[in-house]
Amino acid sequence: MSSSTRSPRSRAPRLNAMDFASLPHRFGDRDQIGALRTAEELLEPEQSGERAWRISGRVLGRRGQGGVTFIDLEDVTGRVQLLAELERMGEEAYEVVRSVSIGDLVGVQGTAFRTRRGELSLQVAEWTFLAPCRLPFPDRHHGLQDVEVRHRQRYLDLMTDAEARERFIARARMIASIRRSLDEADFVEVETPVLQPLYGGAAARPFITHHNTLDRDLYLRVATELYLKRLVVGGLEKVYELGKDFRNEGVSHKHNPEFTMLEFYEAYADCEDVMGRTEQLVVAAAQAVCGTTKVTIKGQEIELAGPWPRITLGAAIEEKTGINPMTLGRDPKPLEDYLKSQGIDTSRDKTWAQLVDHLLSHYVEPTLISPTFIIDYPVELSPLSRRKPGEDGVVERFEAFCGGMEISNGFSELNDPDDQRARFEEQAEMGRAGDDEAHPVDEDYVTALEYGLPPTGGVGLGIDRLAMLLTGQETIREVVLFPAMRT
RNA sequence: GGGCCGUUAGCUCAGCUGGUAGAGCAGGGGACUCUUAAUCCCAAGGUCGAAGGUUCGAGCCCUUCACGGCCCA
Repeated sequence: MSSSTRSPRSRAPRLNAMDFASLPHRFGDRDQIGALRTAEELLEPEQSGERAWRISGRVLGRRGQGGVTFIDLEDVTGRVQLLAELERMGEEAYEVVRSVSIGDLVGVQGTAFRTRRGELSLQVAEWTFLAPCRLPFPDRHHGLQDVEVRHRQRYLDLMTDAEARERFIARARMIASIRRSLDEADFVEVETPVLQPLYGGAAARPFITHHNTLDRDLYLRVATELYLKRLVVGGLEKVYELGKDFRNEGVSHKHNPEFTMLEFYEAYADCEDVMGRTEQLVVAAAQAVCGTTKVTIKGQEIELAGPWPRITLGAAIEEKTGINPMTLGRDPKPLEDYLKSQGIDTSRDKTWAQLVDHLLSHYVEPTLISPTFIIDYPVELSPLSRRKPGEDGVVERFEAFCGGMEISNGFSELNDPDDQRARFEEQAEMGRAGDDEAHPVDEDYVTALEYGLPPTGGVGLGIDRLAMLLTGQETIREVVLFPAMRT
């Protein structure tokens, strides 16, 4: 990385001599700049407001004109110009204000005033220096262009780019909306272990860590699924968890090794029910963040309001490749031949299921820009899903795709302990065949099923990816505050 | 993991065919009583990502490495 802030050149002597202990510890009774702007909007040029305002924030601009100095002050709600006048303040106070540096944090009291040129301003009556900015500030006009610095020193990005701030505030509103939707539907929010003796609930490689006192390795969870369903067995009936999962895999525009996932489980419901609830959650979140259900992704305006079209996995792959893997038995040969004929490396696809997954992610996923449910997955790809009656080898499962990404995955939960044990064994076999994302056997989970899991529907929803959709971003790093970087 | 591109002042960027480093902004000093990227004057600011190599001479050419970006897997 560039040695951006490593060798600060000294700034004004006043800053080097500054005694932090003498600076105020608080600046109370603050007004928000946004509120000031709204309340004083109707002021005419050269007219003063009635009330005193008390605002604070960061200095982002300064224009001097002899006996008048203009300063741009910004807080999280907005920006306003400060007007300091030698004639009104006296020389001593005026010089203090005039010596402020870009980046400094200050508190100001005064009345609103609209300048001759029509700019709403705060006429400075009292000035409190709160904290210095000791390092040179990023370029005011171009902003911070270096993507690496924006991510490693996100505070600089947030300081200089109001859009970046708004994006993360939008993400927070989205998450609040999701919680509100589930809470209003009588779901219980729970917290399950991040450190797990055995990982499960998703096809993924885990991070491994070590507990010193217990002297044993533990896994960081790849999903919350198996714990949440244990809670449904316990009678909590409708549960959800919103938190970080960890997958020891590559980093890309849609993958961060730690990411935020929502999972919810609803007893006495099935795949159909949770598909509907997924649509509703997304629509409510879009309304909360954007005020509309139309968003623009990759230059296309898309409609998020349901019902989302549904297409079976076999038909979706057939539409793009001419091959329907679900009608060819479980023969990997035609799938492998097709991929190879297209010049695609299949050396890491050890099993029929991996080949199907490869076809889906390569030919289907990138084309699904508007929200779409892919349904009717093969049982080999779905070790925790309930079988679909009347269709051999197929389960009641969906994945929702949008913006060319998987955003959600849900199903009718498998509650037959014997079948579950057999699926785990089959996964173990696939693991031995070279699938390093295969599930490990979780006997304790099977035991929970032996006590009786009601018919249940459940869903995982990728929060970062939904945030990408609702904020119009094409990389996950722009919706994660501190994305994974090489150190 | 592979391919391509990038890394020069605190920030944003120039830098020709190889001849020893430039601007704007920020920061420092000064002028200026309604500015909006204010303007004007002065001074200061560099291990050119790192290490090797070629050369009389390397920011520039070659090799390796680090970090980042984009694409592919």
